[in-house]
Amino acid sequence: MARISVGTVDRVIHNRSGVSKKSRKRVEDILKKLDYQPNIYASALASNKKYAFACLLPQHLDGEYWTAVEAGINEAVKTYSDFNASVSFSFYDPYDYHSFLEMGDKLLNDGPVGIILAPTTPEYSKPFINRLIEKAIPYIYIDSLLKELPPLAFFGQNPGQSGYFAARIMMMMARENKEIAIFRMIHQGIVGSNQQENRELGFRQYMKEHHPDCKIWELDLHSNQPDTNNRTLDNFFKQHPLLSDCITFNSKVYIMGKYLRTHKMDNFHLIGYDLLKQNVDCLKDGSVSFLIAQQPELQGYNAIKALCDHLIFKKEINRINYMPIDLLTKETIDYYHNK
Amino acid sequence: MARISVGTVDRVIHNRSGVSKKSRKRVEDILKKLDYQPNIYASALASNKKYAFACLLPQHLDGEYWTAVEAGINEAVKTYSDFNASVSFSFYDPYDYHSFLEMGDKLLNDGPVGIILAPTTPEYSKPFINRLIEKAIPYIYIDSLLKELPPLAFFGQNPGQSGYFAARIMMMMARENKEIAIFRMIHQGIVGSNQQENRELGFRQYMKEHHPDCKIWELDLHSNQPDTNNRTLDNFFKQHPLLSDCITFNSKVYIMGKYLRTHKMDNFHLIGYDLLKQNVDCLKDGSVSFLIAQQPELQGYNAIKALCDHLIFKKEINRINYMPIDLLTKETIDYYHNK
DNA sequence: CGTATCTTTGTGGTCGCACACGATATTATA
DNA sequence: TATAATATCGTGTGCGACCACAAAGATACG
Repeated sequence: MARISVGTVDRVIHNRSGVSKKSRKRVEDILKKLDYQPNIYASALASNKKYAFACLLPQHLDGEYWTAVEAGINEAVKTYSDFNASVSFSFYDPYDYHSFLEMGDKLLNDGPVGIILAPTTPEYSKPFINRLIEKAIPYIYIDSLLKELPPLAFFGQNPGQSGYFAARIMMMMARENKEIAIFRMIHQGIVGSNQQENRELGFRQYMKEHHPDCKIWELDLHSNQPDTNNRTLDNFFKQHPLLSDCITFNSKVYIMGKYLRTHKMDNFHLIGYDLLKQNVDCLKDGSVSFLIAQQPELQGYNAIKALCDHLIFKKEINRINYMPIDLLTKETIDYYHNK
Repeated sequence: MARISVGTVDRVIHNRSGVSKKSRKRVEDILKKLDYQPNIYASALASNKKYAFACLLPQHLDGEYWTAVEAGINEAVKTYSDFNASVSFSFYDPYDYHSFLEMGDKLLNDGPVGIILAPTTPEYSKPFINRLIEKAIPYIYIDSLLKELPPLAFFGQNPGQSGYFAARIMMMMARENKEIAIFRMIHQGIVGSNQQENRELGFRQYMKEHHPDCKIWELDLHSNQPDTNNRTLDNFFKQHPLLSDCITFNSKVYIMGKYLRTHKMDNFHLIGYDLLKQNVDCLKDGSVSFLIAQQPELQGYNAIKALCDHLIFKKEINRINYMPIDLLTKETIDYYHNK
């Protein structure tokens, strides 16, 4: 239509040099008139590039929260495998800040073209992120967002808002009760996750606004000391016989659920986070009333998708993507999709 | 590897005739050993077939429930446009059973290769479905499922379960109250949707199991008579001054919400279905406490996806796909995705 | 005007696959 | 054994894009 060869059209489409102004204009006009959309599949076929991504997550046992994120990432890589997308995983110790840097450094040796990471604290993330910026490697945050080091995209829940919401649901159940409790999970004195703390902040915000006179007890449990925990809990409940509503902001509510079950504390209301298999079991047997979910599989999936959209399909992508705050119960859990 | 040309390999892959048993076996073995996965994009590129789908939905005004389904379908067609997928819509009058058949007939003239429909009653759907079976055109149900006329796939919520769940949430709010109310929306004496009735059945099931002594009032409103409705409501609330918890199983809870707002009935709890803009407004201003959603966009999207998976990519697809039962509140609505 | 240099354009091979058509091998029949 | 019929196989072209390289046109300079 523009009376020139496909080569020239190609140069215009890819904004390459070596085209006269006249020809360029002519081609651009026609492109616009036709609303030309390149066939991304043919394009990927022809360009035949490799896209090796890297992913840096906290170490975890099978079945814990991060397993779901991994699954979503693998799923996405599979769907994009025809575009030559691949991913390699590295894991850092969330309770040892140096580990993050070390694994980050190592991962760069493979020359990845895009990175997905669950960042640790801003101070310790910064040197690594700076190297990525230097090398112009796009990176995506999962789970928690460092606003001061803006990524290509972020996928995760708004922790404050989810805590705020959790408080409302809790108080619907608590009715006239004037005391509730928060259980924390710590490891060698370190919380190890920003999310937990921010959820609690949102929770307390709601309580201050709507139930300022409700007493909020707190109890710290230790992630790897079941026996101590049991004794701690025995003591705690002896001291608070009227308590019947508790929440925990980490993903291990099943520890509490099992305790309630073995002690036959049936009229207890428990709210927790994330759909670990053991949590879901508690939900189904009634020891946990509500679980709040955040679609970790989708977070992982969307992270890969965002990298592909950016690098392969040259699409605009949203920077901040808060995941839905999903409330699950015994009645709805069977219909919930993970992706 | 099998010492034969690509032509023969091609014949094996597509299960076409004209290959000796020996060669076929050899190729199949190698294919399996390599875990060969065809590049579906290259495949679609080369085959260059057209896929025209048709979609048959109830008539509706802009902004009503079905608009969202349409949006999801259009979105999906766009993502599959490089595979030459397209769709055309037809609409039937849900209060006139003959309309369904008539529009169904008309739509077949274009020779669609796949159909998406929101079925009406089994009796009236059957003749149309039979024609589809005759012509071997795959069809997908959206919203409601006719088990006796099994489709290629179904996408929709389990209405009974969602009603059952709604009852639990309602009674969490109702606390010690001993009476609640159900509002129905009818049109010329016809309910026009199976979903509404089945949700109510599930709701009553829960009430029977958990609150057998709770009184359930009922009130029928008419979809196109606002003045009559207002008078009906005035009367109703005069007769039931203690009532403070209501539910409606159709998507027009905003009618109730607006009534409550204009009458300053603040301590009222209202539960409704679907995220129409007006419903969401009520949720945000507090006149509606909870909305139950079912991701209509995703239903539409997945319907197209299922047809493409089946016809283009020859993938196995799930027949029965219940959508999640999502509970939304003022606190979580802003984080909810529609697709 | 001839040559060198730079700008602009065209050509042809490629990606992984589908498919039509023609070629060769094998078997059946006279 | 020659020929026909059938079974099996190979080749070439095209899908829509990418891109390296070569060719042609334009401009500058001596």
